[in-house]
Amino acid sequence: MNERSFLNIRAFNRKHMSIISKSQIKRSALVKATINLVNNNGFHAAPMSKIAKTAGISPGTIHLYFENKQDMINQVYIEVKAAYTRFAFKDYKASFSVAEGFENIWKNIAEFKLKEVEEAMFLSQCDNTPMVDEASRQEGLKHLRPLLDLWERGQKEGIIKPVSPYLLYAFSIYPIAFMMNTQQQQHLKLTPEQINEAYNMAWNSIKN
Amino acid sequence: MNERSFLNIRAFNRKHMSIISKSQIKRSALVKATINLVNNNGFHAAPMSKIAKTAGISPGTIHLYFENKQDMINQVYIEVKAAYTRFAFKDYKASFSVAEGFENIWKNIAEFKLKEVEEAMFLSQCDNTPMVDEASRQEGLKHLRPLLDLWERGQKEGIIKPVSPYLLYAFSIYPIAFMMNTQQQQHLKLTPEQINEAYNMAWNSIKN
DNA sequence: AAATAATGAATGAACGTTCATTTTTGAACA
DNA sequence: TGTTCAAAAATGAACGTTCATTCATTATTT
Repeated sequence: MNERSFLNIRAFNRKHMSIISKSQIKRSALVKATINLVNNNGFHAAPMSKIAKTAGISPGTIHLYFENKQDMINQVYIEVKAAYTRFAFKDYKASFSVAEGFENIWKNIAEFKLKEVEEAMFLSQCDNTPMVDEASRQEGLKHLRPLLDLWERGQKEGIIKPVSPYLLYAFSIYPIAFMMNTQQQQHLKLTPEQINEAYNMAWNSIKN
Repeated sequence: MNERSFLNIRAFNRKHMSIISKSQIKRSALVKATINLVNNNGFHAAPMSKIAKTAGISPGTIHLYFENKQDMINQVYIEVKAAYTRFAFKDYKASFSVAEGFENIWKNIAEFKLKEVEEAMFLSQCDNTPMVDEASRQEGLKHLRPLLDLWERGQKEGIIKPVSPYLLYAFSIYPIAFMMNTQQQQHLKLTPEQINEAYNMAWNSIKN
C-alpha cells in the first residue's frame, strides 16, 4: 500500500457506513467550494486557501482528503461527471424504443445542464481545458455507454443516421452545453417550449 | 493620453507602415507562444517566463507590448476571434440565397476549426472559462452579425426554424468545436465525406 | 487516555512585474 | 561609404507577492 492507504480506508468507510460522517460533510463542502470558485474565477484563480476558507476549513485539512490540488480537481471532476451520467440515465429502460430512449436521455441531460448549472459549468470548463488529466477524462467517459448502445441499435434499425457516434453526440448532446452557457450569461431561463424545440432540433439532426 | 500612449503610436505605425517592423515580428511570436502554451498546459500553467522563452524574448520585453498578463490574454483572444470571423465570412456575398449563404459560412467555419486547430482550441478554451474578461468577450462577438442577419432573412422566408439565434448557433455551429476536439484527441482526420455528413446534420437541425 | 482529526503558522518555490543597465537603431553628418 | 550619437528597444537580475504544501501542535472523538 502506498502513502494514500489511510485515504482508501476512509473511502471504504464512506461507502459502507450508512451514517453521514463529519468527514463526509467536510469533504462535500470542499467539493462544493471548489466547483463554485473554479466556476467564478477559473482554475488559476481558485487558490487552496480560498477554497479552504469557503468550505469553512483550515488549509491544511484539504490534504487529509486530497493528495494535492491536481488530485482534488481530478476527483471532483470524476464525481460530478458520474452524477451527471447517473442523472442522464435515470428512468431509462433498455426496453424503450430508440426514439423513446433518446428522448428520455436527452431531456434528462437538458434538465441536468439547465438546472444543476454549477455542476454543468464546472464540467464544461474541465472538458475544454487541460485542467484535469487524461486518465480522469477517460474515467469520466466510461458511463456514457448506454447512449452509445442505443445509437448503435438505432442505426441497425435504420432510424439513426449511420455516422460516427462523435458526430451524433456533437449535434444532439453537445449543443445543450451552449444552451446552458447562454442561459447563464444572458440571465434568462429557457421555457419548456424552447426546450422542446431544442429537442426537436437534436432529433432532426441525428434521425435518418 | 495615458501611460500606454507610446503603445498606441506603435500600433499606429504597425497599421500604416507597409514594412514589417521587428516589433511586429516579436509581437506575433508572443501571440503564437501564448496560444501554444495555453493550449498545452492551460492558462494557469503558462507562466510569462515560459511564454517569453518560447517566443525567444526576454521576460521584461513582454510588458513593452502588453500591459500585463490579463491584457495579453484579452488581446490575443480578440485577435484570434477576429481572424476566425474574417475566415468565416470569406467569399460570402449578401446576394447568396439563405441556403447557399449558410453552407458557405458553415464550411468556412468548419475549415477553420479543423485546420487552424491551434487557434480554434485556444478560442474554445477562452469561451468556456473566465480566462478573458467580459469586455473582450463582447468585442469578440461583434463580427458575427452577418450570420445572424442571414438567419433572420431565412426565418422571414420560412426556410429557417423560427427559434432564438442562440438555438440555431447551438445546433449548427457549436457542434463543430466538438468535432475539432475529438479529431484532435483521437488523432484522426475527418474525411470530406464526414464533413459533408456533418453539414447535413447542421442544416437538418435548423431548416424548417 | 489513546487514537484520530483538524489546525494554521511556517516554508520554499514560482510567479508577474519592475527598472537600472545594455544593446540596437537609424538619421545626420563628414 | 563610414562614423557618430541620441533615442528607442530590449534585457534579465532583483523584488515583493502569492501559492501549495508541510508538520508540530491542539482539539475532538471513541
